[in-house]
Parts: sequence; C-alpha cells; structure tokens
Amino acid sequence: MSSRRRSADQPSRATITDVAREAGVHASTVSRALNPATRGMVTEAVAARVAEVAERLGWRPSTLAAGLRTRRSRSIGILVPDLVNPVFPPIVRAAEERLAEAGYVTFVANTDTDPTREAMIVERMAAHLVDGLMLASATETSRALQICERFGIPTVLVNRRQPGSRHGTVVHDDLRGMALVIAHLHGLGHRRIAHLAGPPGVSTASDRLRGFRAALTAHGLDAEAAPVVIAAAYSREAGRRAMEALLERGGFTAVASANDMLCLGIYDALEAAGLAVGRDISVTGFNDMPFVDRIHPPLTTVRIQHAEMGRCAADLLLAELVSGGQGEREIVLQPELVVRSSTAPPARS
Amino acid sequence: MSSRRRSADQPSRATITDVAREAGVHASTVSRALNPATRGMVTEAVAARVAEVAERLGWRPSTLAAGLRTRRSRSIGILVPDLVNPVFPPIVRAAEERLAEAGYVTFVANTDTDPTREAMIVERMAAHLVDGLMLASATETSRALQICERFGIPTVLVNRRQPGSRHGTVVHDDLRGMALVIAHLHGLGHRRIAHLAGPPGVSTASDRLRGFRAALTAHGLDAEAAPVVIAAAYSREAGRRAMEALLERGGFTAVASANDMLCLGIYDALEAAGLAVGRDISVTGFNDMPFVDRIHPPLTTVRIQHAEMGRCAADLLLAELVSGGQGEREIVLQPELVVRSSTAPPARS
DNA sequence: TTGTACGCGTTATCAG
DNA sequence: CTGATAACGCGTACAA
Repeated sequence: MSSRRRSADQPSRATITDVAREAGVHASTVSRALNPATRGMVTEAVAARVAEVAERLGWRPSTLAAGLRTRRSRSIGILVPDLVNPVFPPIVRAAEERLAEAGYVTFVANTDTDPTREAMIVERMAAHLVDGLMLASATETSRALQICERFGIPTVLVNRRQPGSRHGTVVHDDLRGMALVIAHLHGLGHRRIAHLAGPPGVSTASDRLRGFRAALTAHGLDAEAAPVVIAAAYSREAGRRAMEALLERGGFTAVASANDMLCLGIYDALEAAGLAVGRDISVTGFNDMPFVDRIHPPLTTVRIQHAEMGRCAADLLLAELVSGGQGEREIVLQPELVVRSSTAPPARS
Repeated sequence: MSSRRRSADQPSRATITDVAREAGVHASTVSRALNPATRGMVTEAVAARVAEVAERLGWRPSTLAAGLRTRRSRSIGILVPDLVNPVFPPIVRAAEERLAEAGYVTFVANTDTDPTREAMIVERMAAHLVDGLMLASATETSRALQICERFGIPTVLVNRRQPGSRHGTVVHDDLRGMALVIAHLHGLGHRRIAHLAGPPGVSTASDRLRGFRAALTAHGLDAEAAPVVIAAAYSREAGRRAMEALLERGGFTAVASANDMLCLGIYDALEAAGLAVGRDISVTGFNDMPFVDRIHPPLTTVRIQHAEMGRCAADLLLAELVSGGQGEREIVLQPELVVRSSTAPPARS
C-alpha cells in the first residue's frame, strides 16, 4: 500500500491548535499573538510564550487555511509569453525582488502568446487566490483581462499595453524609440528602410510599426512605400522567415526590426543569403536584450529599462493592493539608442 | 472606505453549495459528480444535471479549499538559481509542459544561489502545499533538501546532483563532456590548457573540474600544473574577473570554461586585453545555451539536452507522485561536443 | 485581554 | 447511489 508520506510517518507540521495546547491558551489567542497585525491585542507575556512555543514546534502559517478565510494568499502571479525570450527574465526578477520585499511570493508561468492558455492560467492563478496579477503577456484582445476583472483581481500590464484598458501599465515610449532608430539610419544616409514587424495583436509590435511610419514621414520619406513584413512571433525562427520574405521583395538598404529576438533570425537569413550585416544591410533591434552586445556584429538597438519596468510594475501593483484600486496609471519609460556595429552607411552599389 | 472589490460588488464565484441548491441535490453529491475520480459513484442523470448547473453558474473548484482537506494542490514548484541565465528557461519550459499535461500548474522562483533564500522559498512553497518540487538550484550543501524531506515533499533534482542524495536526479555526464573538450583541444595541438571553474558547492562546477583534471591526465598532461581559477558565480561578470586573474597568471593557450555564461566574461576580458578569441587563445564553453552560436566568434561548447532534461525530471517527479516515493533514480544524459570558431590550433609565438 | 463560536469550500466517512 | 456530518487550519465578530 502506498501510504502518503506526508500524513503517516512524517511529523505532520504543527497547527495553531498544537501551539495553543502547548502554550496553555486558546487557539484564537495564538492566532492573535502570531499575527503581527493583531499582536497588540495580547499581553506581552502571552505573546512571548506563544512565540516561543510556536518556534519550538516549528509552526508555520498555512497560507491555504488563512486564504480560505481572508481570500488572500500573499502571492502574485506573473504571466510572460515565453521565458526563453531573454527580455523577460530581467523584468520578472526585478518585479519578484520588489514584491518579495513586500512579503509576496511570485509564481511565474508561460502563456506562449496563446489566449486560451493564458485564460486557463489566469483561472488557475485565481483558484490559488493570487492577490494580484502581472501580465507581460497581454495581447490587444486578451480575454485574460476580463477574467481578472470578473474575479476582481488587481492586475497590471508590463511591457504591453491594452488600448482603452483601465489597468495600471508600464511600457516604454516605443514611438520615440523608433524615431531614434530612424533618425540614426537617416543620419547614416539610408533612405530606403524596411521594417520587420512583430506579431499581430501585440502592442509593442503595433506601436513600433506606427512609430516606424511616423518617423519615416517626419524625415520626408514615403511611409506607404516602405517594405514591411510581419513576423509570426517574436522568435528567432519567425525572424528568419520574415527576413527571407523581405529579401525576396528587396528595395531597402536597412531594416529596422521590432525586437532583438527577430534580429537573430535576420542575421541567420542574411548569412544564408551571403550578405554581411552592417556592410551590405544595416540592421537595428529593439530591447537591448542580454548578450546582443556580443553577437556578431554587435547589434545597434534601442535599450529599454528592463529592471526598472519590473520594479515600477511591482510598485503599481502593490499600491493597488493597499489602496484598493487606485493604481490605474500608465507609466511610460524612456528608451535610449545604443549604437553598435550592425549599422553603417548604405553600400554604394 | 476601501471595500475589497472581491467581496462586495463582485458576484463572488459560485461554490459547490450554490450548485447543490440549484441542482436540488446535496453538496457531497455535487462534489462526487464534478470530481472525475468519483464520478462513477453517481447516477449518469445526476452527474449530467450537476455538470450543467455548474457550467451555468460558472463554478470553478477552489484549489485551496480542496487542498485544505486533501493536502494536495495539483501544483509543482520549480526552483532555479537565476532565470536570467539562459540555460534554465528551456529546462523549465519543457518541464512545465510535461507537468501541465498531467494537470499540474508550476510555480517558478529564483534562489540566487542563496541557501537562506532557497530555504525560505521551499517553506513558502510547502505552505502553498505544492505536491512536488523540482530543484535546479540545489547546492551540495543545500538545507532545502532536508526541509523537503521533513515536509515529505517529493523532490527531484535537475542539472544538479547532490552526492549521496536519495532523490531522483537528472544530470549530464559532465566528466565525459569535459573529456570531449580536452580531446578536441589536445587534437588541435594545445598542451597548456587552463580551466575556469564554476562556483564552489555547485555540482556541475566540481564535476567539470574533476573531468578536466581526469581528461588532462588521460592525455598525459600534468593535471596538477594546469592553471585553474574559480569563478565566484555562473555570471558574465564573475567570468570576466576570473579570466583577468587567469591572464595575470598566464601559461596557457586554451581555456576550458565550466559554462557558457562565464565565456561571455572571458570574451570581455580577452577583448580588453587585446587578445583574439580563437587565434590567440582558444575558448570552450559548456551547455550550448541559446545564442552562443551567434556570438563572435561562435562558441565551441558542449551541448546538453535542455528540454530533455526538463521532461525527464518532470516524468521522474510524476512517477514519484503516483507511486509514492519510488523514483529514486539518477538519469544521466549524454552531452555532445559542438565545434565552432572559438577554438583553433595554438598560436606559434 | 481572552475565550467562544462560526465560517471559508471542499472532501472523507458514515449511515441510510 | 445519496444525504448528513465532521473535519481541514485559520481568522474574526462577539461575548465574557
């Protein structure tokens, strides 16, 4: 017979009742003595004795049992599209750190940019009574946000906007980021610039596309005529395929990509086509994700504030958790152009 | 007044009692009808009616309430040292996928290779009644494993061994991996090979160091005389500092690194010293983490099976969850050498 | 200041 | 096959 280890031979963890019996007081008193918020309601001496017994018995509060009553769990869910994309880990880490300081644990999950999966995860998180949710995965049509609202779970968006949403949001000024890119390329002499756009429904993709077109116009270039190909996902493979399509079409000396991950695929496609990044075709990225300074040639890209984004989002969420729903602000961080060697004046040919 | 949204105006989610009332049966019957495992104990007709009502009322099981009784939560905790290290996300993703198929949610957390933090997280996970734990963070002296045993939580180790541990473990044959590296370097003509070792207490670090020495000896080289510097962490920065120390010491034409992350720092240090990777000093990594094929020069490294490791660990854990503690196996996967351009015959000088 | 009594949503164990 | 009842561990009005 397979007896559950936890129940049988193992010394099942001490409960508040055990502590009460041992300390010679009532369970409620123990609860009050051990809860920082209610400690004042109890005698100094009793509090000390209870604390001592609890310590000795190795008592740990059961988040579950507490949550059953309070409907809170001191935990926060963080949803990202794909942890394998190096943009997200730094954001998550920074948020996690800030939330931990405030006493919250964080649970991270991948959504694969799949709305169904995203909705399922939100439901599961809700079932675990997360106190708040941080979505780095929100698409412009995410059902997830409605679910959050239905359950009344405070939610903030990170690195993704949802137009018209009332949720706290932390993003970057992508239009300005693209303007920096185009100004740089224009300054190098490029006049025929292509855009490798991100997947549909993702706000960074559409914002950067808009920024691309606006910046071209601002420089007196024909935004309508500029080659644009949309990548199926923010992945290396999708970037390669999109770049192949762009190459077939031709008619450009530089390509401004919606994101660094795509650039890896762009490099792959250009290498396969026998073209040199920088010399033959200039390439720019977006995000300045880790390690792109070490790829060859080092990528000119737009730096976003990964850690700051995570911290701001955490603060926004924490504010909302205490104030009960005021944090409906949008924080827009400023990006910065980092010039490396993937951009150069256009080839003569 | 700040009324908690969840309680007041929001339609608090339907409970099993609501469904029971609506369906005209007892709550226990609802429980049985909706639980796949106990559905057989109930009439087909009743089951159907209950299911219909539950659907209509939007009933969702409360993991917490259920866990309070069953002491299970259908969730698994995954602990990694640092999600920013690209080795881990693919492992986590693969494990997550396999576990999700089996109906488990996964919670990921970073430990920062800090035993105290690791212990705290394990406790919190235990408080959330995770059914199992996957540790990619275990150091050779981790207290975390004892905590797991005390709580009776099934635990497996991934990408880390703990000597003498009885836990299921999935690792690679690091000794063989190092042997492949040294054979490759030796074949190129290198005779003075240095090792940039990983941090103390980490099994991959000590295994690879042992493998390094054993392989040197096997090739008739003096293992004792070989320069070895220990990096403070598996990070780019620590790699740079360790490499600087190694350069001061000198006396080598190639350096075998314990891991790819360190190689980024090695590249930084060599660049700062005006040395060319490959031509002046050959460099090898370990892990074949994403993107190292695109750094300059592309890194010769040992490929490990990231996804397979995650899947195996998940299977091991699942087996243990159903059988109740048999999975005390150690799975050793085989690594593979990937030769790129960071290695070349030693410079003449 | 402390104890009593009850509820949170579900499952296990009996009876019927 | 179904209903009643008692847990699970904790928080919290209310009473003492």
